[in-house]
Amino acid sequence: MATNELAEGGAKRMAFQREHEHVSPRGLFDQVEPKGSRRFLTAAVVAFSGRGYHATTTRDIATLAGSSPAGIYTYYATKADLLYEISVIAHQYILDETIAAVAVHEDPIGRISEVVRRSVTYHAEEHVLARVVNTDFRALDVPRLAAILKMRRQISTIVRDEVARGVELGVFDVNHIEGATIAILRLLDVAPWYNERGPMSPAELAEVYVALILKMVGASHQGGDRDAAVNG
Amino acid sequence: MATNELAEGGAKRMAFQREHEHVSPRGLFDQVEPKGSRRFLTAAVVAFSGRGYHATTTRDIATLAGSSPAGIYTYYATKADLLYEISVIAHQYILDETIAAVAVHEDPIGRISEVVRRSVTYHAEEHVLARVVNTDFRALDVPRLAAILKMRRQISTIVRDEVARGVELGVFDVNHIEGATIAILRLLDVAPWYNERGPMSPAELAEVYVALILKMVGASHQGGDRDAAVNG
DNA sequence: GGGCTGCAAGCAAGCGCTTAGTAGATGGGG
DNA sequence: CCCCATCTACTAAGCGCTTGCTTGCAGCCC
Repeated sequence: MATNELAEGGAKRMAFQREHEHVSPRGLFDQVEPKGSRRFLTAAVVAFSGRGYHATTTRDIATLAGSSPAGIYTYYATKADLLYEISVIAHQYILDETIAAVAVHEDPIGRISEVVRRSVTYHAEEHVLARVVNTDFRALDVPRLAAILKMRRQISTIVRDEVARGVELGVFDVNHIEGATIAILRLLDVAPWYNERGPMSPAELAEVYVALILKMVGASHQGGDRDAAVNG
Repeated sequence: MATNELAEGGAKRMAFQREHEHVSPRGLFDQVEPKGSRRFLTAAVVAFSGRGYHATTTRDIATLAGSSPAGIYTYYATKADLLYEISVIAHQYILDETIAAVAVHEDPIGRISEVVRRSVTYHAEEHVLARVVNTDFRALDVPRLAAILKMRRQISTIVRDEVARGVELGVFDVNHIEGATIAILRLLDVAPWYNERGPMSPAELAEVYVALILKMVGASHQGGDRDAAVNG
């Protein structure tokens, strides 16, 4: 069986490739060059997401990518390199999204709403990827972990600053800024439980979470329709 | 070095034992019999909590417990057995706590407050243990995973019923019961980030979270002891 | 002195990764 | 237009090591 599979390697590989080509609905890996490495990167995302970094073998990844166990090492020196490249791409993306979100509006309610909307939509749409980068980053070695933690701290800082700003402007009612910030950040990651076959689309879920978090920070949902408070 | 360590096994073991004797501040493993197995159970909690189930070797656990690699197998047939016993004990405890919490009060605000208070306090005090059972339970095989998931579903159901009850009685203001339930459940697990050397005690954190979640479900903070001016 | 408890030693399997080598595309010289 | 050197992408084979777990035996407490 193994011999047959490998004999028709070309067709097999394409079939595998097609399978996890759409791992990232937003195409976060589309720019990765060379194309060969993209194959292993998306295969690694699928494997890590399903069983976790440590439980995933390099052979699992190679099989998903439709190559022999050694194929990985044409593009990546270690299994950890795969995890690191995945982590950097995903964290850079959500950091950019968060930075962009706070630039859309001037008022605190609009800003925090936009941060929540974008982040929840991302975590739901990209839940396969997000499960990897929000769980397995602890497996990285110290210098690489530091680089990822730095990006995570930047996101935390943006959210904390927005909460503080809303409080200063008298728009939010929060007793404990740090507590509220951590609560918000924790809520944004819906990836661990989100199911794309469930009742809520990412966009619907995002609106539910915008409402919940606005109430949590004591910002009243102004007006009958949700866009009234957001459009500036 | 390794030789010396093993030569003075007795004293070393007691030192190790003392180290992770207080892994569980609430003494969740105090009733485990025989005592020998308790040693390995608490050692496994420390090891799993620090590096995760798959990254922890049986030798790590044995070393922490102050025994040879084979020592574990006097009490446990497999590494997974350790994880399973840990998971059952912890889940049974927090399930009992949650059942007890909703029995304290009659009014929805009092009930949900008590659930949040007990759960957050538990997750903060027992953050080493909670980190294991809320992350690594996915590593269990299907039948054991099913047993754990059943207990987790029971907790979810209690919280969902409390949210629904509060809405029915007109005390809570929630647009989406399922969304609010998942949000609450996610907030309760503070273990991944809680640091006992941080500024907040478990009890203080619990009160912050009670306030946040009450606002999230649209229940006003009744009583004037904290901050009567929640509704600005 | 019999039953636990625990250890030293080690096994089979599986791990991440390396090596030597090749099929197939590429492209410049004759 | 063909030949062949070159290069890239890939594989078969397997190395050295670690893993979870087993075995056979020894101390020790009742």
